[in-house]
Amino acid sequence: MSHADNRPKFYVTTPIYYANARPHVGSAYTTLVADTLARFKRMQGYDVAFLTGTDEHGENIARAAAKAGVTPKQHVDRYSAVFRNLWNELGISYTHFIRTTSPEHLRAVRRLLLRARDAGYIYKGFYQGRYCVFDNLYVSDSTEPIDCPLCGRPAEVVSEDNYFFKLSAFQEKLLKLYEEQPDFIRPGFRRNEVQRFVEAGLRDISVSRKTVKWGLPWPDDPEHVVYVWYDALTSYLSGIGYGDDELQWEKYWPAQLHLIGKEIIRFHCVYWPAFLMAAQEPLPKCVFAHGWLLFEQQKMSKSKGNVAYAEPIARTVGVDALRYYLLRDVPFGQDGNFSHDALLTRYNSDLANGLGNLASRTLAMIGRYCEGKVPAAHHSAIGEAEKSLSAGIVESASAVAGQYEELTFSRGLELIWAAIAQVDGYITAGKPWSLAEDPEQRGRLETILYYAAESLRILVTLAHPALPMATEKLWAQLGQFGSIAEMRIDQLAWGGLRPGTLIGEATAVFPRVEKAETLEKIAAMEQEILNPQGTAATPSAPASTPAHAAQAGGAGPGAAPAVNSKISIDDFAKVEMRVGQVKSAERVAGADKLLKVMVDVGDEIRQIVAGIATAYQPEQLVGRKVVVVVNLQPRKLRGVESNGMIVAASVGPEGKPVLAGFLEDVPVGSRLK
RNA sequence: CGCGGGGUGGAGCAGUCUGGUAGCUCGUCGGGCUCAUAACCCGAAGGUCGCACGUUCAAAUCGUGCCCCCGCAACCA
Repeated sequence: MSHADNRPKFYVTTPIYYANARPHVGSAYTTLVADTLARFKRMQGYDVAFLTGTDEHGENIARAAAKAGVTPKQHVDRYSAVFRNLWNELGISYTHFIRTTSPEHLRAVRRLLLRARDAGYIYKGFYQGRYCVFDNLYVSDSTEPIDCPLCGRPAEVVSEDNYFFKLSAFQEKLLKLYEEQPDFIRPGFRRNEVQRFVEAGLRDISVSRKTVKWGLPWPDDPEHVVYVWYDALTSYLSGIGYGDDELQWEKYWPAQLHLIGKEIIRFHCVYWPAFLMAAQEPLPKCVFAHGWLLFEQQKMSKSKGNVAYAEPIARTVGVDALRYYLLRDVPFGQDGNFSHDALLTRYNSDLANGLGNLASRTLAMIGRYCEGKVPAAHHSAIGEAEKSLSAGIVESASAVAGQYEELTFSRGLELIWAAIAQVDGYITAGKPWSLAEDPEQRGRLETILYYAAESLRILVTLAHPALPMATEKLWAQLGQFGSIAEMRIDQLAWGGLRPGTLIGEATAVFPRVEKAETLEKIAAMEQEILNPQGTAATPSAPASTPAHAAQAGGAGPGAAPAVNSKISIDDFAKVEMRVGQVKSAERVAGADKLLKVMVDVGDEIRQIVAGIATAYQPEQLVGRKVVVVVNLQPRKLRGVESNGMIVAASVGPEGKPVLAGFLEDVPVGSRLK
């Protein structure tokens, strides 16, 4: 808070994470990227505020707490700490951590809300939606029939008085914003997406709830609770003192960058600027939405059993390995594949064989041939090779900074590694180990080693935002004092390494690992996380534990038909299945998966809507014998009535339907038993 | 015509906005070197840049049409 602090400000945020489960690499990804950027900005001389935190309200949390037999407060205290501990373990350099259950957050939300209300953008209205009374869950904001995603039971229509935000009033202003400030939404293709959405028209949104109890009380109307958007998004303000510590708030707001995942674009690019406009507060400069890390081509999710966690990686090959892999292998913005195998390949080839080995060979030679002191370059020995090396390194320095600036981390790292290869080539060509045998060549030898070490110093500095831990160690090994983080990345110049500097002890910062063995270690640790109290043995357990399958319940299409309880023959007899023959079939308008099929089941022709259009053409079904469940309650699908169900196997992860049939001919109408 | 992303040597990806030698990592083959973490360096093989037409002196890149894959949305009784 000194008056001498004229440094430019940079405020970056991650989303606040829902304090309901432990974070997997997906959440760690956003945070690691934000950290890399924060470190880079500090090395450019910025005063950086870096906010992360936890989102701690809502019915899902209340429910999870009840299930665990604790109060919601205890529950969020616990999970908020889990997040904070993980960020600490990963060396995340956040400066602010906001919890939405904190008093300062409440003050900020009140303030933002009241300013919008006073400006006339909040009104009381009538909300109708679908709500599951068993799970206390708002399932949908429309009154269209829908089943609860948790229990599968039909959700009921609820109506209640709610406070609404006049989002519709902001359509033109938002479009103007996107137009005038093209960098407000990045990457560009996301901007198009949001623009289209807004152009299609905006409806006012409900911003309070009566039924939910675990949330912030509505200002002046405690019967209501602030619904998710105002609560969560305002954390970007409350985290730096909005309505609480005005000096700090004025110092850092507006944020330069909100880093988010693509699933929450709408809230950040539409609702959030509208909320701020309504309150007449300045808007953030940029929302950058990155893609997802796909695990085996699918979005990571716990219920699918395809999650990966950060800790096992950090504890086997180090946090820097995880950071490097994510930043280098996934073009930032796009979806990327995540695999432990690829991570270890990167680790060995780029970190161990590349940077680690370059440091190792350079420092070892200085130790052996120069008594551990950085030698001086001899003017007489500086030739073309030296000039082109130093020029190349200096050039990469500014190019790399440019890439960090643009958040194109993969390209920045690619440039650093191209330079590493250049130094390796320079050393190999100069053969210092041969020169060392000839006292006449002393000058050449020392020059080459100086050039290698100085290149290394610069490259290590450039890599620091991405690899904070290892570069700090290498910094010490190069005999440098202080923290490498204090270096100015924008002031790197050739010649900063002082001859005579005593180098430190050279130990491998990225020891090569045996892939198969490390993969096993990681897998074992993953199991331990998924199944903490689990027996140490954990024999070759399949990825998804029964516990998870059970939790998924009837929710997902991927839920395996786990036969956990047996039914009696009487139960089975309740299901009446008959052989039917398809008379006609046609697509249901506006649906890609549905076919309207007329089936002769013996005594009548039934109209059945079946979700098999992805696998069968209507024409090829006509005349075919199928198995039909005939005593099912009728139901409308896409407005078309369906009287029964055609039995099909659900094959593969996508559940591709394959119709049941008979090898011998069977008469229409025969009962299956 | 619901919205969007993608299709580039065996694998995974850059490059496309701002046309002009198709680049990176891994893998394969051959050679060099021995300072270094069995690492490093050099070289080679391997690509009709999804398909077609068009614009242009020139197209992975621009335009039009089509095919295939993947998300979101909505309906797998």
